Amino acid sequence: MITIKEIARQLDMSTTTVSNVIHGKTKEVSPETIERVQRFLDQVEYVPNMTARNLAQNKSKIIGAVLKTTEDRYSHILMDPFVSEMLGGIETAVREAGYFLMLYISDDIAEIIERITTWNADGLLLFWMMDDDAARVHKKYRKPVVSIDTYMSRETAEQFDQDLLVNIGLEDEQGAYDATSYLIGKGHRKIAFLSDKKDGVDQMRFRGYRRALSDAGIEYSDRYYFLMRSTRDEIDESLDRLAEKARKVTAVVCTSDMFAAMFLNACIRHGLRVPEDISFVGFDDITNISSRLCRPRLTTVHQDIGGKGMLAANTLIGMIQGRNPSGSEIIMNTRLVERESVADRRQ
Amino acid sequence: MITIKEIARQLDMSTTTVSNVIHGKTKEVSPETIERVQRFLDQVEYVPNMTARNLAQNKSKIIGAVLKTTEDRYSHILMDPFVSEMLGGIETAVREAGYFLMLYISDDIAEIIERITTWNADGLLLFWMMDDDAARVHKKYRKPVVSIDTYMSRETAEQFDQDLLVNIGLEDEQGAYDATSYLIGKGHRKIAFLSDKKDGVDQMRFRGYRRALSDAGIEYSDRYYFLMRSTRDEIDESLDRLAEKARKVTAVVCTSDMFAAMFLNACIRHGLRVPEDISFVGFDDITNISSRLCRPRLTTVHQDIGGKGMLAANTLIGMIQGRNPSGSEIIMNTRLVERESVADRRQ
DNA sequence: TTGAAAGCGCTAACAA
DNA sequence: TTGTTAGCGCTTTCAA
Repeated sequence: MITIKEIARQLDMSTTTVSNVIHGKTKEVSPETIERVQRFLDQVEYVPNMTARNLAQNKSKIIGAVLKTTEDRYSHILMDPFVSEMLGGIETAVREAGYFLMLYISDDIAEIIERITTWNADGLLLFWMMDDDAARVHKKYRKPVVSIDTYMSRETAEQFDQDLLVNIGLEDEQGAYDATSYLIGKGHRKIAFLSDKKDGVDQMRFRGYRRALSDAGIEYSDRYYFLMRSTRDEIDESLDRLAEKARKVTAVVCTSDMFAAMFLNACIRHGLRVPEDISFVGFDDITNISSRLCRPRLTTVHQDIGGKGMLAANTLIGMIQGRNPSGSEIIMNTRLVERESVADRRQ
Repeated sequence: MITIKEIARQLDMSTTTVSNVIHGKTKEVSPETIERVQRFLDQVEYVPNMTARNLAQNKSKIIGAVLKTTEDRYSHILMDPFVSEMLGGIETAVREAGYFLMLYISDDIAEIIERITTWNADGLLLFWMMDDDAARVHKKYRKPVVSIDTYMSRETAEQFDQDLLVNIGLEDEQGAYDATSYLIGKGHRKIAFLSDKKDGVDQMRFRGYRRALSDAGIEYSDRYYFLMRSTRDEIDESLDRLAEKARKVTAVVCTSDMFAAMFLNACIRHGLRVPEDISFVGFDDITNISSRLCRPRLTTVHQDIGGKGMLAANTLIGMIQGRNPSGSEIIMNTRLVERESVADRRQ
């Protein structure tokens, strides 16, 4: 790989001049010189050495995607279709902006922080992070951060320097409210709620579900909380166990399309008909699942996952480049899309 | 972030000494000094600056995962569940070995090469790459490369320096042969082959399918090649169109679980019963799809995707660290797993 | 056993 | 308009 120094030597000029035309700082360079350098650059197909450039400029061009996992995840987090779609959007945006994506995945926040700092990442994308982890990151890392689907406490959020943190979220509560109300409108009264966690996003969706129930004067019972176990060893058994409980209910709102489609299958295997005996509403609208892998097609709460990823990345890059974020939070919409997994129970 | 220089100053010693104990080159350092430095290092939670270290050592600790896409892909390549699972395995292995994963995704091989060289990646993982692209990479990049599921021509492969290239593959031909033979054994005679491409892996699988047919004395007709269009705009329409042709056939072997499950649904929507009217065999055995999202559960050709990814990464890292690869090719096994999507047609 | 100093490739302040 | 040079943080050779 040819260096600037070598180019300068061959062209018999200084490295400064070469460097200047590389960076388009050509106000003070004569046209002929520009031309000469440019031609040579093209000819030798010069590619800058990122490492050297970064060291000199104390930056890295790296955007870190931080995924803190739990030890007992049912499979690698990259296999979660929601994560895949989000990362797809992020990767596209990051690449198009001339940055590079580095994944920081671990169940150990200290390890993640070490990897972030050792690379001097220019900015961070934090996925649904818990308060204490966010605080630990912030303690060591004072650069732009965009959190995604994160419900941070006011106290933690306030620790962050103003306009160094923005959160991109979803109207989770409202989305679940709409889904549940939709079911109620179709005549359902015994409606279960399925999730595999009880915090963050799931908690907010649960709230929306509860509110819809309560607004319709329907009493909630803990028996309607279908908490599934999603680790590799337990998922199938858990789905089967819940499928038995499903007979007590006419509908279930699920916190993901993936779980909805899996649970739907488990129910059918247990002799229930969908949607005649039991209706399903999913969440996220992962098209491949909700409309191509699930049968019947899944009625679900749509969100623009890829768009959210791109927005998060672009917002972060804007902050890195010194543009002030337009606010500390962006909440994206949901929209219920009706397909075939809900029965009308009104006579 | 504290630097070695600053540490040396505070401890009143040279940077060399500090650097030496950081790297465990302690043969020539007194125990007291080691102790003193170590304690200080822990206390200030020193994290090395990768950029500086890499510049000094002319390396990067970066493993590049190269995914050359085609412009008209139906969605971001990270959303392909096969890719997700593979990258999951790779990410784990790379991280555990103390390396960092960087994704080089683009439909433009020149752009990919530029990104690789600008970062001075220590090694490359090439996914199902075409001959000419592989050749172009090799022309600019002379470091360890592990290709995955790549059928490189002898000429191209020979251009690579010995023990700088190893391929990790699958017995694609045999896997498809087994799947097809299994169907034949169950009394099927009119068997279609479904894929969305005709090169590389798909080509080999097609060969296995053909060979099984021919070994059983069954004549092949081009009408049995179900070539689907998988771009976002065309996939559903294509699936529907093929579902009509499906009536002419009693079984179909598919080159992925994803397509199998989608096509299976399309067929059912078109009034066919599975497996009574039409049987399916998938490929890859993505558990979430084959056994949790697909109904009936999918009989499929199993391969250990995550294991393949880890093997590829570990092989590459071995090469980077100077260990000679044990061979230029590793072919992994397949195994047919019987589930519920194939009917027995023998009386 | 420890330290001085050059050098990795590039940028940028400053001088000419 | 162009060039000199210091310096980014770290490694490593060589000398002390």
